[in-house]
Parts: sequence; structure tokens; C-alpha cells
Amino acid sequence: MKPKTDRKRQDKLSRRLLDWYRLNHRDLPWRQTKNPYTVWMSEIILQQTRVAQGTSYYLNFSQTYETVQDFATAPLDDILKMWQGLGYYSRARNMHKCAGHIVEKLEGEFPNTYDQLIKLTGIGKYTAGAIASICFDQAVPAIDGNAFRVYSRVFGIYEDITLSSTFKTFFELGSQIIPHDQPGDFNQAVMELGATICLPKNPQCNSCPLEAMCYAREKKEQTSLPVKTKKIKVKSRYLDYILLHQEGQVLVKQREKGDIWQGLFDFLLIESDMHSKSSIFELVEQNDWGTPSVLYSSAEYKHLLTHQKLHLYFHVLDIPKREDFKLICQNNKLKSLHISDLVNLAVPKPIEKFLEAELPNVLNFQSLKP
DNA sequence: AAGTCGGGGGT
DNA sequence: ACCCCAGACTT
Repeated sequence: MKPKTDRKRQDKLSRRLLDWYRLNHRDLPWRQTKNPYTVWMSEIILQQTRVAQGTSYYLNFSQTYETVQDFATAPLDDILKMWQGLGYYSRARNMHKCAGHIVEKLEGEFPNTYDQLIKLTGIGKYTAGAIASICFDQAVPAIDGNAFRVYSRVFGIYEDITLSSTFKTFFELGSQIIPHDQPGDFNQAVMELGATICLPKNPQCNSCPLEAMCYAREKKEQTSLPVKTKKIKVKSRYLDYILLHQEGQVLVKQREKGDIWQGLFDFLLIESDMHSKSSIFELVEQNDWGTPSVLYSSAEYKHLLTHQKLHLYFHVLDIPKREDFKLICQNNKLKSLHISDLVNLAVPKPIEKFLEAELPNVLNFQSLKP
């Protein structure tokens, strides 16, 4: 079925939506300005991230790095540390690369059109539309998860939103209905409606400004829309972390590309399909580390990712011989670090939990938190 | 077109 | 359990 998009209906829809937005929108910090740098920052932080989770990160980043030059100049490891706990760390790496490009190649000037914005690292179809409409009043839609839900329900679109071909349908529909005088407010109104009224489950239709002109409301099809087919498979991984310790120093390793947590720090790692303590002893024997005393073995830490169920164990070993410590570093791409400096490294969430909850007790030092 | 990449909260 | 979140990038 074809969505009704005649001019009168479009005008009524956008007018109701904008009126509702004016009265009901949340007072969020990134809405105070049209500065493309801070809007960009908020949009990246909010990718696949709820406002409630992202807001404190936005405030911290925008106050610490006030300009794109500040951001580009900062060490990536500092950015990653501040990003710690937010997830999808490629966002931070891409932002840093993007900021460098803007400063180095574009004289610090943010691009001001959809076509230019989408060329930047980390800026895709949604974010390009959001920045172009909010900051530069370009009449392009910003199709995110909210927009998929709101549009599909209001217009009765049953195309599978996980298919890339479907994006085109929604983008063209958005292009037709977006008012050219307030494109940024319109896009934000759609998202605000999706986030507060047109919810995935139990939508608050009786409070919706579009109630009288919504296909899903009329046909009682709210639970059927949007159509989404893909299902994800979750793998289990067993991670045995070996914390090698000697006189207040521990060995850490920065994670490389090709796996989760790229750029974050962890420890010597044994991975297998199952948790096996024996492999740890084999590791010790193979490496001639003297006879390390096992100070501690933690209970299991379970950690859920989108595609993976992680089972982590932490084993703290005290290495007796002094020379071996440096040799172990070289052989395993490890770095020696004093325990008091661990707090400065970006670490994955479950490691953060272990470091805060258990390591101070094991090694008998004060909490890592200031 | 499908897979990968985090962490959290709601139901 | 399952779903979704102001998605983008790689294969």
C-alpha cells in the first residue's frame, strides 16, 4: 500500500508535530546551540545509545574539549579513557580521525551540507542528515530507529527495516514531508516522539499529536510495525586473564584491531571454548617464570555484548624473578605499569569492575578510584 | 546483504 | 529472555 503524502496531509502532520515538539520537548544540553562541533559530538555519542546513558559523556566531552581543535589535538588514549563504559569504541576512534581531518584539511571549518558531511569518518546517512538539518537548515531527513518506527506506523509501511533497500523508502518519504522552514526541529520532533510517545512497546497513542492521522493507530497495528526480521546469534567466549605482578608493577596489553575493545587495555589472555585452569599452569611451565605464587583466582564475571556472551576469570600471579618480568613484556607485547597508573587506562567494563572491586584487596593497596 | 562492534535499561 | 537505543563500517 502506498503512503498518503498529499500536500495538505503533510502540512497538517508537520504542523502538529512541530507544535507538539515546541511544548513537550526535553531540555537537553546539546539543544542549546547549533554549533556543528557540539551537535556532531552529541550525535556520535547518541548513536545506538540512550539519552540517559549518553548525557553525562556529552557534558564531560564538550566541557573538556571545547573546540574541534582541542579534540583533534588530544591523545587518542585520552579520548578512549573518557569514552570508557560507553561502548562502540570505534566511534571515539572515528571522531578523533574526523576531527584531525577537519583541523588539518578543512581549516577547522565543519562541512555544511549533507553530501559533504557524509564523506567524513564516522558520519553516516543518519548523522549527516541530523547535522545538516539541525545546524545548517538543510531539508534532509534524519532516519534513525525512532524515525523508522514513527514513519512506519503513521504511514503503514511494512517494508523490513533491516533491509538496506528500505532505507531509501524512508529517506524519500522523509524528504517529501520535511518542512523546509524548520527541518532541524522536524527531525528532532520525530525522534522525540519516537523516544517518548511512539515507543516500541506500549506506545502512548492517546497522548500522541498524530493519533488521528496514524495508520497503525487506526488499524491497531502498533505491535506489527515496524517490520524487523533479523535475529542475532550470540557466541560464548571464555577469557582467562593472567595478571602478572611484581613489586607493585602489573603487565597490561593494548587490544588490537580485529576483535572487540580495540584500543582498550587488558592483560595477558588465554581464550578457549571453556574455562580451564590447567592451561594456566601450562602457560607458567612453558615460560619458565620460576614458580609464581598464585595470589588469587576470581569468580566468574559474566558480560553480555550484542553478539557475544563473555565469561571472564582473573588470575593474579606474583612473579619471583626480576629479570623475567621485562622479558615477559617483550615476548607478549605487554607493558609494565604501576598499579596506581591503571586508573589512567581505558579498560573494558568487566575489567573496570574487577579492578575496582577486587584487585585492591588482592594486592593490598588503596582503591583505584580517587 | 549480512556481520561486527558495547553497554544499559525496559518489559 | 528478548528488544531496542538520535548507526557506521567491513566483508
